[in-house]
Amino acid sequence: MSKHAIAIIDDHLLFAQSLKGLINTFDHFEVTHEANNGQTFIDILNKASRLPEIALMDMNMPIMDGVETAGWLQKNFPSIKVLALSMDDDENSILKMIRNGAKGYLLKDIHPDILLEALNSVLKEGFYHTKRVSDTLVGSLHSDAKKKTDIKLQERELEFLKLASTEMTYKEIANVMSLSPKTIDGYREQLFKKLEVKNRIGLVIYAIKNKIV
Amino acid sequence: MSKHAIAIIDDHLLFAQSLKGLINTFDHFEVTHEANNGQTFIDILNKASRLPEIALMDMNMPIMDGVETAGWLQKNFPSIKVLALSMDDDENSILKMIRNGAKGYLLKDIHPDILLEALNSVLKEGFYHTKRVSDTLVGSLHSDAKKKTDIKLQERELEFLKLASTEMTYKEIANVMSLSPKTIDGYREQLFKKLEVKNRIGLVIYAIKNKIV
DNA sequence: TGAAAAAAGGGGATTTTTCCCCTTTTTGTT
DNA sequence: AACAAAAAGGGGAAAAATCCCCTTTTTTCA
Repeated sequence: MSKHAIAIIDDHLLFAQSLKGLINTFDHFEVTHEANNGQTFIDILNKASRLPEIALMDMNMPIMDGVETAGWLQKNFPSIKVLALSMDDDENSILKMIRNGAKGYLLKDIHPDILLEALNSVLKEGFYHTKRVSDTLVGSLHSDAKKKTDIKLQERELEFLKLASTEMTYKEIANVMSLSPKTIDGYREQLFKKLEVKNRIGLVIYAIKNKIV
Repeated sequence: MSKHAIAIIDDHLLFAQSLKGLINTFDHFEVTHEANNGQTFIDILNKASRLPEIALMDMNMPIMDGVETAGWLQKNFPSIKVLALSMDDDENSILKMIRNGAKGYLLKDIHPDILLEALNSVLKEGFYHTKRVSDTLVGSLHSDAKKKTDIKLQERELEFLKLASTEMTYKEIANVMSLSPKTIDGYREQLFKKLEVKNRIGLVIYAIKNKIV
Protein backbone atom coordinates (compact mmCIF):
# COMPACT_ATOMS: atom_id res chain seq x y z
CA MET A 1 0.00 0.00 0.00
CA SER A 2 1.30 3.42 -0.88
CA LYS A 3 1.75 6.00 1.84
CA HIS A 4 -0.63 8.85 2.49
CA ALA A 5 0.55 12.14 1.02
CA ILE A 6 1.05 15.01 3.44
CA ALA A 7 1.72 18.66 2.68
CA ILE A 8 3.45 21.02 5.10
CA ILE A 9 2.79 24.74 4.77
CA ASP A 10 4.90 26.68 7.25
CA ASP A 11 7.23 29.63 6.93
CA HIS A 12 9.53 28.37 9.66
CA LEU A 13 11.78 26.30 7.48
CA LEU A 14 13.66 24.71 10.34
CA PHE A 15 10.41 23.51 11.84
CA ALA A 16 9.00 22.42 8.50
CA GLN A 17 12.05 20.41 7.59
CA SER A 18 12.28 18.83 11.02
CA LEU A 19 8.62 17.95 10.98
CA LYS A 20 9.03 16.44 7.54
CA GLY A 21 11.68 14.15 8.94
CA LEU A 22 9.41 13.17 11.80
CA ILE A 23 6.41 12.44 9.60
CA ASN A 24 8.51 10.41 7.21
CA THR A 25 9.28 8.07 10.09
CA PHE A 26 5.55 7.37 10.44
CA ASP A 27 4.69 4.10 8.75
CA HIS A 28 1.83 5.17 6.55
CA PHE A 29 2.63 8.78 5.84
CA GLU A 30 5.08 10.72 3.76
CA VAL A 31 5.58 14.41 3.09
CA THR A 32 5.05 15.06 -0.58
CA HIS A 33 4.51 18.82 -0.73
CA GLU A 34 6.17 21.69 1.08
CA ALA A 35 5.52 25.42 0.96
CA ASN A 36 6.57 28.37 3.05
CA ASN A 37 3.30 30.27 2.68
CA GLY A 38 -0.17 29.92 1.22
CA GLN A 39 0.63 31.54 -2.11
CA THR A 40 3.56 29.24 -2.71
CA PHE A 41 1.38 26.27 -1.86
CA ILE A 42 -1.25 27.30 -4.37
CA ASP A 43 1.39 27.63 -7.05
CA ILE A 44 2.69 24.17 -6.23
CA LEU A 45 -0.76 22.61 -6.28
CA ASN A 46 -1.62 24.14 -9.63
CA LYS A 47 1.18 22.28 -11.34
CA ALA A 48 1.26 19.16 -9.20
CA SER A 49 0.60 15.75 -10.65
CA ARG A 50 -0.31 14.32 -7.27
CA LEU A 51 -2.40 16.00 -4.60
CA PRO A 52 -1.79 15.71 -0.85
CA GLU A 53 -4.50 14.09 1.24
CA ILE A 54 -3.78 16.22 4.28
CA ALA A 55 -2.33 19.72 4.52
CA LEU A 56 -0.61 20.65 7.79
CA MET A 57 -1.20 24.37 7.81
CA ASP A 58 0.57 26.97 9.92
CA MET A 59 -1.56 29.95 10.94
CA ASN A 60 0.87 32.85 10.89
CA MET A 61 2.61 33.17 7.59
CA PRO A 62 3.69 36.09 5.43
CA ILE A 63 1.92 36.96 2.16
CA MET A 64 -0.97 34.49 2.61
CA ASP A 65 -1.83 33.16 6.03
CA GLY A 66 -3.39 29.90 7.15
CA VAL A 67 -6.98 31.08 7.36
CA GLU A 68 -6.98 32.55 3.89
CA THR A 69 -5.27 29.52 2.41
CA ALA A 70 -7.70 27.13 4.11
CA GLY A 71 -10.60 29.08 2.61
CA TRP A 72 -9.06 28.90 -0.84
CA LEU A 73 -8.48 25.16 -0.54
CA GLN A 74 -12.08 24.62 0.55
CA LYS A 75 -13.21 26.21 -2.71
CA ASN A 76 -10.64 24.84 -5.11
CA PHE A 77 -9.37 21.56 -3.69
CA PRO A 78 -12.05 20.37 -1.28
CA SER A 79 -10.53 16.89 -1.21
CA ILE A 80 -7.50 18.16 0.68
CA LYS A 81 -8.10 17.97 4.40
CA VAL A 82 -6.59 20.86 6.31
CA LEU A 83 -5.11 20.33 9.76
CA ALA A 84 -4.25 23.65 11.38
CA LEU A 85 -1.00 23.87 13.30
CA SER A 86 -0.80 26.84 15.57
CA MET A 87 1.08 28.22 18.54
CA ASP A 88 -1.79 29.89 20.36
CA ASP A 89 -5.14 28.44 21.26
CA ASP A 90 -6.91 31.73 20.77
CA GLU A 91 -10.65 31.20 20.42
CA ASN A 92 -10.99 33.43 17.41
CA SER A 93 -8.23 31.68 15.52
CA ILE A 94 -9.82 28.31 16.14
CA LEU A 95 -13.22 29.49 14.96
CA LYS A 96 -11.89 31.21 11.87
CA MET A 97 -9.93 28.14 10.88
CA ILE A 98 -12.78 25.69 11.45
CA ARG A 99 -15.18 27.96 9.56
CA ASN A 100 -12.77 27.89 6.66
CA GLY A 101 -13.02 24.15 6.50
CA ALA A 102 -10.17 22.92 8.68
CA LYS A 103 -10.68 19.36 9.90
CA GLY A 104 -8.69 19.93 13.07
CA TYR A 105 -6.64 22.41 15.05
CA LEU A 106 -3.42 21.30 16.73
CA LEU A 107 -1.11 23.21 18.99
CA LYS A 108 2.61 23.07 18.36
CA ASP A 109 3.29 21.93 21.89
CA ILE A 110 1.69 18.52 21.42
CA HIS A 111 3.51 15.21 21.51
CA PRO A 112 4.38 13.67 18.15
CA ASP A 113 2.11 10.74 19.03
CA ILE A 114 -0.84 13.11 19.05
CA LEU A 115 0.08 14.31 15.59
CA LEU A 116 0.06 10.74 14.33
CA GLU A 117 -3.25 10.14 16.05
CA ALA A 118 -4.68 13.27 14.43
CA LEU A 119 -3.46 12.29 10.98
CA ASN A 120 -5.06 8.88 11.30
CA SER A 121 -8.24 10.31 12.68
CA VAL A 122 -8.59 12.83 9.88
CA LEU A 123 -8.25 10.06 7.32
CA LYS A 124 -10.69 7.71 9.02
CA GLU A 125 -13.22 9.96 10.74
CA GLY A 126 -12.73 13.00 8.56
CA PHE A 127 -11.76 15.20 11.49
CA TYR A 128 -9.75 15.42 14.70
CA HIS A 129 -10.92 17.68 17.46
CA THR A 130 -9.22 18.12 20.81
CA LYS A 131 -11.31 18.89 23.85
CA ARG A 132 -10.26 22.50 23.67
CA VAL A 133 -11.52 22.82 20.11
CA SER A 134 -14.79 21.02 20.84
CA ASP A 135 -15.43 23.26 23.82
CA THR A 136 -14.77 26.33 21.74
CA LEU A 137 -17.11 25.12 19.04
CA VAL A 138 -19.88 24.41 21.52
CA GLY A 139 -19.32 27.73 23.23
CA SER A 140 -19.59 29.56 19.95
CA LEU A 141 -23.11 28.28 19.43
CA HIS A 142 -24.39 30.07 22.49
CA SER A 143 -24.01 33.68 23.48
CA ASP A 144 -22.51 36.40 21.40
CA ALA A 145 -19.47 34.61 20.09
CA LYS A 146 -20.84 34.74 16.55
CA LYS A 147 -20.26 38.44 16.07
CA LYS A 148 -16.61 38.41 17.00
CA THR A 149 -15.38 36.74 13.83
CA ASP A 150 -15.61 38.13 10.34
CA ILE A 151 -15.57 41.78 11.26
CA LYS A 152 -14.77 43.53 8.03
CA LEU A 153 -12.84 46.75 8.35
CA GLN A 154 -12.76 49.34 5.59
CA GLU A 155 -9.47 50.50 4.14
CA ARG A 156 -9.71 53.86 5.82
CA GLU A 157 -10.63 52.31 9.15
CA LEU A 158 -7.66 49.99 8.90
CA GLU A 159 -5.35 52.88 8.14
CA PHE A 160 -6.68 54.77 11.12
CA LEU A 161 -6.46 51.72 13.37
CA LYS A 162 -2.81 51.26 12.56
CA LEU A 163 -2.05 54.88 13.35
CA ALA A 164 -4.19 54.78 16.49
CA SER A 165 -1.90 52.00 17.66
CA THR A 166 1.02 54.41 17.82
CA GLU A 167 1.76 57.20 20.25
CA MET A 168 0.37 59.83 17.88
CA THR A 169 -2.46 62.08 18.99
CA TYR A 170 -5.60 62.15 16.90
CA LYS A 171 -4.59 65.56 15.60
CA GLU A 172 -1.34 64.11 14.33
CA ILE A 173 -3.16 61.15 12.82
CA ALA A 174 -5.51 63.55 11.05
CA ASN A 175 -2.51 65.30 9.54
CA VAL A 176 -0.91 62.10 8.37
CA MET A 177 -4.15 60.93 6.79
CA SER A 178 -4.88 64.40 5.41
CA LEU A 179 -8.25 64.55 7.13
CA SER A 180 -10.01 66.81 9.56
CA PRO A 181 -9.72 65.82 13.22
CA LYS A 182 -13.49 65.58 13.16
CA THR A 183 -13.38 62.85 10.58
CA ILE A 184 -10.94 60.99 12.77
CA ASP A 185 -13.49 61.37 15.56
CA GLY A 186 -16.00 59.64 13.36
CA TYR A 187 -13.75 56.71 12.48
CA ARG A 188 -12.89 56.28 16.12
CA GLU A 189 -16.50 56.10 17.29
CA GLN A 190 -17.31 53.78 14.40
CA LEU A 191 -14.55 51.39 15.40
CA PHE A 192 -15.51 51.57 19.08
CA LYS A 193 -18.96 50.27 18.16
CA LYS A 194 -17.77 47.78 15.59
CA LEU A 195 -15.08 46.23 17.75
CA GLU A 196 -17.07 46.59 20.96
CA VAL A 197 -14.36 48.46 22.81
CA LYS A 198 -14.63 51.45 25.10
CA ASN A 199 -11.54 53.45 24.32
CA ARG A 200 -8.33 53.74 22.34
CA ILE A 201 -6.62 51.15 24.53
CA GLY A 202 -9.21 48.66 23.33
CA LEU A 203 -8.38 49.52 19.74
CA VAL A 204 -4.69 48.91 20.31
CA ILE A 205 -5.32 45.57 21.99
CA TYR A 206 -7.62 44.53 19.16
CA ALA A 207 -5.10 45.59 16.53
CA ILE A 208 -2.27 43.68 18.12
CA LYS A 209 -4.32 40.57 18.86
CA ASN A 210 -5.50 40.47 15.27
CA LYS A 211 -2.05 41.12 13.90
CA ILE A 212 -3.10 44.33 12.21
CA VAL A 213 -0.02 46.06 13.55
CA MET B 1 35.13 10.00 18.03
CA SER B 2 32.03 10.48 20.15
CA LYS B 3 29.34 12.88 19.00
CA HIS B 4 28.87 16.35 20.37
CA ALA B 5 26.10 16.57 22.97
CA ILE B 6 23.25 18.96 22.23
CA ALA B 7 20.43 20.06 24.52
CA ILE B 8 17.09 21.34 23.25
CA ILE B 9 15.05 23.62 25.49
CA ASP B 10 11.71 24.42 23.89
CA ASP B 11 8.13 24.24 25.11
CA HIS B 12 6.81 23.31 21.67
CA LEU B 13 7.17 19.59 22.00
CA LEU B 14 6.33 18.86 18.39
CA PHE B 15 9.08 21.19 17.26
CA ALA B 16 11.53 19.94 19.87
CA GLN B 17 11.01 16.31 18.96
CA SER B 18 11.18 16.99 15.25
CA LEU B 19 14.32 19.02 15.66
CA LYS B 20 15.84 16.24 17.70
CA GLY B 21 15.26 13.87 14.84
CA LEU B 22 16.88 16.30 12.44
CA ILE B 23 19.95 16.90 14.59
CA ASN B 24 20.42 13.21 15.17
CA THR B 25 20.87 12.84 11.43
CA PHE B 26 23.87 15.20 11.59
CA ASP B 27 27.07 13.21 11.61
CA HIS B 28 28.81 14.66 14.61
CA PHE B 29 25.91 15.70 16.80
CA GLU B 30 23.33 14.04 18.97
CA VAL B 31 20.61 15.34 21.23
CA THR B 32 21.33 14.25 24.77
CA HIS B 33 19.15 16.56 26.85
CA GLU B 34 15.62 17.84 26.37
CA ALA B 35 13.53 20.22 28.45
CA ASN B 36 10.31 22.12 27.90
CA ASN B 37 11.37 25.21 29.86
CA GLY B 38 14.33 26.68 31.67
CA GLN B 39 13.41 25.37 35.10
CA THR B 40 13.07 21.83 33.83
CA PHE B 41 16.44 22.16 32.13
CA ILE B 42 18.12 23.28 35.35
CA ASP B 43 16.64 20.32 37.19
CA ILE B 44 17.94 17.99 34.51
CA LEU B 45 21.41 19.51 34.55
CA ASN B 46 21.68 19.28 38.32
CA LYS B 47 21.41 15.54 38.23
CA ALA B 48 23.03 14.86 34.88
CA SER B 49 26.15 12.77 34.57
CA ARG B 50 27.02 14.29 31.22
CA LEU B 51 26.73 17.94 30.24
CA PRO B 52 25.68 19.18 26.81
CA GLU B 53 28.20 21.20 24.85
CA ILE B 54 25.58 23.34 23.17
CA ALA B 55 22.11 24.32 24.36
CA LEU B 56 19.57 25.25 21.68
CA MET B 57 17.41 27.63 23.62
CA ASP B 58 13.94 28.86 22.74
CA MET B 59 13.14 32.42 23.80
CA ASN B 60 9.47 32.25 24.72
CA MET B 61 8.76 29.62 27.30
CA PRO B 62 6.49 29.39 30.33
CA ILE B 63 7.83 29.46 33.89
CA MET B 64 11.43 30.35 32.94
CA ASP B 65 12.20 31.91 29.59
CA GLY B 66 15.25 31.77 27.39
CA VAL B 67 16.89 34.98 28.57
CA GLU B 68 16.64 34.08 32.21
CA THR B 69 17.87 30.55 31.59
CA ALA B 70 20.81 31.78 29.53
CA GLY B 71 21.81 34.07 32.39
CA TRP B 72 21.62 31.23 34.87
CA LEU B 73 23.74 29.00 32.65
CA GLN B 74 26.35 31.71 32.25
CA LYS B 75 26.79 31.74 36.04
CA ASN B 76 26.45 28.07 36.82
CA PHE B 77 27.52 26.14 33.74
CA PRO B 78 29.68 28.52 31.71
CA SER B 79 31.01 25.66 29.62
CA ILE B 80 27.61 25.16 27.99
CA LYS B 81 27.34 27.29 24.88
CA VAL B 82 23.89 28.75 24.36
CA LEU B 83 22.46 29.14 20.85
CA ALA B 84 19.23 31.11 20.94
CA LEU B 85 16.41 29.92 18.71
CA SER B 86 13.72 32.50 18.21
CA MET B 87 10.83 33.39 15.98
CA ASP B 88 11.27 37.14 15.88
CA ASP B 89 14.40 39.12 15.15
CA ASP B 90 13.45 41.83 17.56
CA GLU B 91 16.49 43.95 18.40
CA ASN B 92 15.87 43.91 22.12
CA SER B 93 15.56 40.14 22.25
CA ILE B 94 18.84 39.74 20.41
CA LEU B 95 20.63 42.13 22.73
CA LYS B 96 19.21 40.61 25.89
CA MET B 97 20.19 37.15 24.79
CA ILE B 98 23.71 38.07 23.73
CA ARG B 99 24.24 40.00 26.96
CA ASN B 100 23.25 36.91 28.85
CA GLY B 101 26.03 35.00 27.22
CA ALA B 102 24.42 33.45 24.15
CA LYS B 103 26.96 32.49 21.49
CA GLY B 104 24.50 32.98 18.67
CA TYR B 105 20.94 33.88 17.76
CA LEU B 106 19.10 31.90 15.09
CA LEU B 107 15.68 32.44 13.61
CA LYS B 108 13.35 29.49 13.26
CA ASP B 109 12.88 30.15 9.56
CA ILE B 110 16.43 29.19 8.66
CA HIS B 111 17.43 26.22 6.55
CA PRO B 112 18.64 23.14 8.44
CA ASP B 113 22.03 23.56 6.77
CA ILE B 114 22.43 26.88 8.55
CA LEU B 115 21.74 25.20 11.85
CA LEU B 116 24.47 22.69 11.17
CA GLU B 117 26.80 25.48 10.15
CA ALA B 118 25.99 27.33 13.37
CA LEU B 119 26.60 24.29 15.53
CA ASN B 120 29.97 23.71 13.94
CA SER B 121 30.88 27.36 14.16
CA VAL B 122 30.01 27.57 17.85
CA LEU B 123 32.25 24.61 18.56
CA LYS B 124 35.15 25.85 16.49
CA GLU B 125 34.98 29.63 16.72
CA GLY B 126 33.04 29.87 19.94
CA PHE B 127 30.21 31.80 18.33
CA TYR B 128 27.96 32.12 15.29
CA HIS B 129 26.62 35.49 14.31
CA THR B 130 24.40 36.16 11.33
CA LYS B 131 24.65 39.51 9.62
CA ARG B 132 21.48 40.63 11.31
CA VAL B 133 22.92 39.93 14.75
CA SER B 134 26.25 41.56 13.97
CA ASP B 135 24.50 44.65 12.68
CA THR B 136 22.39 44.84 15.80
CA LEU B 137 25.44 44.46 18.00
CA VAL B 138 27.30 47.20 16.17
CA GLY B 139 24.26 49.44 16.23
CA SER B 140 23.90 48.98 19.98
CA LEU B 141 27.35 50.46 20.53
CA HIS B 142 26.32 53.82 19.14
CA SER B 143 23.36 55.94 20.06
CA ASP B 144 20.98 55.30 22.89
CA ALA B 145 20.36 51.61 22.40
CA LYS B 146 22.08 50.81 25.68
CA LYS B 147 19.28 52.08 27.89
CA LYS B 148 16.53 50.07 26.33
CA THR B 149 17.52 46.74 27.84
CA ASP B 150 17.56 45.84 31.49
CA ILE B 151 14.80 48.15 32.58
CA LYS B 152 13.77 46.91 35.98
CA LEU B 153 10.15 47.49 36.89
CA GLN B 154 8.94 47.46 40.48
CA GLU B 155 6.17 45.14 41.56
CA ARG B 156 3.69 47.98 41.89
CA GLU B 157 4.68 49.42 38.53
CA LEU B 158 4.19 46.04 36.92
CA GLU B 159 0.77 45.68 38.49
CA PHE B 160 -0.20 49.09 37.24
CA LEU B 161 1.22 48.42 33.78
CA LYS B 162 -0.90 45.32 33.43
CA LEU B 163 -4.03 47.17 34.41
CA ALA B 164 -3.12 50.14 32.21
CA SER B 165 -3.15 47.67 29.33
CA THR B 166 -6.87 47.12 29.76
CA GLU B 167 -9.80 49.37 28.96
CA MET B 168 -10.06 50.56 32.56
CA THR B 169 -9.78 54.26 33.37
CA TYR B 170 -7.15 55.32 35.86
CA LYS B 171 -9.88 55.85 38.43
CA GLU B 172 -10.96 52.25 38.06
CA ILE B 173 -7.37 51.08 38.23
CA ALA B 174 -6.92 53.07 41.44
CA ASN B 175 -9.91 51.26 42.92
CA VAL B 176 -8.64 47.84 41.92
CA MET B 177 -5.22 48.59 43.38
CA SER B 178 -6.74 50.29 46.42
CA LEU B 179 -4.82 53.47 45.81
CA SER B 180 -5.61 57.11 45.31
CA PRO B 181 -5.94 58.21 41.68
CA LYS B 182 -3.11 60.59 42.45
CA THR B 183 -0.80 57.71 43.23
CA ILE B 184 -1.72 56.17 39.94
CA ASP B 185 -0.78 59.48 38.34
CA GLY B 186 2.63 59.10 39.89
CA TYR B 187 3.20 55.59 38.64
CA ARG B 188 2.10 56.58 35.19
CA GLU B 189 4.52 59.50 34.92
CA GLN B 190 7.27 57.34 36.35
CA LEU B 191 6.71 54.70 33.70
CA PHE B 192 6.47 57.28 30.92
CA LYS B 193 9.98 58.42 31.81
CA LYS B 194 11.38 54.98 32.45
CA LEU B 195 10.05 53.42 29.26
CA GLU B 196 10.50 56.57 27.19
CA VAL B 197 6.94 56.68 25.98
CA LYS B 198 4.64 59.65 25.58
CA ASN B 199 1.26 58.28 26.59
CA ARG B 200 -0.77 55.31 27.68
CA ILE B 201 -0.72 53.82 24.19
CA GLY B 202 3.04 53.61 24.51
CA LEU B 203 2.66 51.72 27.76
CA VAL B 204 0.33 49.19 26.17
CA ILE B 205 2.66 48.64 23.24
CA TYR B 206 5.60 48.19 25.58
CA ALA B 207 3.68 45.76 27.77
CA ILE B 208 2.62 43.63 24.85
CA LYS B 209 5.98 43.71 23.13
CA ASN B 210 7.69 42.64 26.32
CA LYS B 211 5.12 39.97 27.03
CA ILE B 212 4.05 41.55 30.30
CA VAL B 213 0.42 41.10 29.36
C1' DT C 1 -31.19 53.95 -11.46
C1' DG C 2 -31.94 54.54 -6.95
C1' DA C 3 -31.13 53.22 -2.23
C1' DA C 4 -27.43 51.94 0.82
C1' DA C 5 -22.95 52.31 2.34
C1' DA C 6 -18.72 54.74 2.73
C1' DA C 7 -16.09 58.86 3.27
C1' DA C 8 -15.64 63.36 5.06
C1' DG C 9 -16.77 66.97 8.14
C1' DG C 10 -18.94 70.19 12.08
C1' DG C 11 -20.88 72.08 16.98
C1' DG C 12 -20.47 71.63 21.54
C1' DA C 13 -20.04 69.47 26.07
C1' DT C 14 -18.05 66.25 29.40
C1' DT C 15 -14.58 63.22 30.99
C1' DT C 16 -10.06 61.55 31.04
C1' DT C 17 -5.41 62.04 30.47
C1' DT C 18 -1.27 64.37 30.84
C1' DC C 19 1.97 67.21 33.27
C1' DC C 20 3.86 70.28 36.20
C1' DC C 21 4.56 71.51 41.06
C1' DC C 22 4.93 69.47 45.73
C1' DT C 23 4.79 66.29 50.89
C1' DT C 24 4.92 62.21 54.00
C1' DT C 25 5.88 57.53 55.36
C1' DT C 26 7.98 53.21 54.89
C1' DT C 27 11.63 50.17 53.47
C1' DG C 28 16.21 48.81 52.42
C1' DT C 29 21.25 49.32 52.53
C1' DT C 30 25.63 50.68 53.67
C1' DA D 1 22.33 56.15 62.20
C1' DA D 2 21.86 57.99 57.73
C1' DC D 3 20.79 58.19 53.13
C1' DA D 4 18.50 56.47 49.04
C1' DA D 5 14.85 54.44 47.04
C1' DA D 6 10.18 53.07 46.94
C1' DA D 7 5.36 53.75 47.91
C1' DA D 8 1.61 56.77 48.57
C1' DG D 9 -0.67 61.04 48.04
C1' DG D 10 -2.23 66.18 46.74
C1' DG D 11 -3.30 70.95 43.98
C1' DG D 12 -4.15 72.76 39.87
C1' DA D 13 -4.19 73.50 34.90
C1' DA D 14 -3.84 72.40 30.04
C1' DA D 15 -4.42 69.10 26.47
C1' DA D 16 -6.50 65.14 24.60
C1' DA D 17 -10.07 61.93 24.26
C1' DT D 18 -14.78 60.71 24.40
C1' DC D 19 -19.56 61.22 23.05
C1' DC D 20 -23.60 63.04 21.75
C1' DC D 21 -26.01 65.63 18.08
C1' DC D 22 -25.90 66.58 13.04
C1' DT D 23 -24.84 67.48 7.12
C1' DT D 24 -22.85 66.71 2.45
C1' DT D 25 -20.68 64.21 -1.24
C1' DT D 26 -19.09 60.19 -3.51
C1' DT D 27 -19.12 55.09 -4.43
C1' DT D 28 -21.09 50.83 -4.83
C1' DC D 29 -24.24 47.51 -6.01
C1' DA D 30 -28.58 45.03 -6.58
